[in-house]
Amino acid sequence: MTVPINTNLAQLFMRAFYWAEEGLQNTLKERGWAQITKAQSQVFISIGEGVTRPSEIAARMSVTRQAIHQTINELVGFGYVSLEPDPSDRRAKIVTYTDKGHEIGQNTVLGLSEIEAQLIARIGVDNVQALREALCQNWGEPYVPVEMHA
Amino acid sequence: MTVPINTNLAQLFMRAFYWAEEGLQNTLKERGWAQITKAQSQVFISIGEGVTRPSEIAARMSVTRQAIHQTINELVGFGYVSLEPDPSDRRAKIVTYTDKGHEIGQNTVLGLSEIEAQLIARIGVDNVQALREALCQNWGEPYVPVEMHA
DNA sequence: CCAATGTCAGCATAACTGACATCA
DNA sequence: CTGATGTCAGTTGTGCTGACATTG
Repeated sequence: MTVPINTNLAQLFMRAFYWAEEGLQNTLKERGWAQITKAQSQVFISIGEGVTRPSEIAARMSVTRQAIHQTINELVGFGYVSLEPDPSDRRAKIVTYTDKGHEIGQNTVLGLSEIEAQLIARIGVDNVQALREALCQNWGEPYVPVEMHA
Repeated sequence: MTVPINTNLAQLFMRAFYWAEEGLQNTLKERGWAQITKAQSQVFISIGEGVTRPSEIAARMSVTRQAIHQTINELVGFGYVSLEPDPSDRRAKIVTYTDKGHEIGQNTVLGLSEIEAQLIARIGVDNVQALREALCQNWGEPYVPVEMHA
């Protein structure tokens, strides 16, 4: 629970990530969706942001198309989303909420807001503001030490 | 690669975490340790910070004791660390570097410094400073929406 | 012909839970 | 007795690669 000031950045990022992710899991669990995994909730987040093409969701989450289809198919199995052909591109499909799934999608987005509000309450709006500002900078590609200049 | 300002915090944290983690992997790969996994490098980080008890490393990384022992045993198999009995507590063990492992341990710590230096070069020292400051606050437990007041 | 998308199959990583012996 | 640590065994969640058909 204590967070020493000299902790390395990678670990700090990991802690922050887990903190947010667990908060979202807690929220969904409390609202009655205890079985939703973290990968599945990430799909809801993408849909909530208007990204409805499986291959785009995969790219945004930096996973393979196969991985995202597996996750989506789990949600299809639960009856939360449906996967329908994209009329504008017969190769592609589109993920949409079912009636049953719309509520959980909204609660996912709502949960994220609550988590950020909670963080503001705990460490202050200035810190959260600074955090968001730094994280939204263009960090470029992950560090590469030498050579490998592709 | 683009980072929209309205991205949710969980995703921003995940991006930051992956950015740092991949940078460390790149560093180790470039130095000749291509086979080291992320979980394994986290163990090196812990040892580098003086945490040498498996159960403490597990707690710090928020994983189970079983998981950390599995990772440590992989490193023992490579000959990078050894797991010896703690003379002060006959239940516990202590992880120490072998001669072969000392170099990779040092390079792990060095890599983290280089990554942070790179981040400063890219987004500025002020942003990194603010980042570290916000992340080192006490965030408390992950958000829990209602009830469950254990 | 090439690129993008989805799909099927097999596999790998890395965590988990449960149960248990040992020792503080 | 209780709690902490390590260990054995089994399982799960989540991703990967390879190969392929379809379509732009």
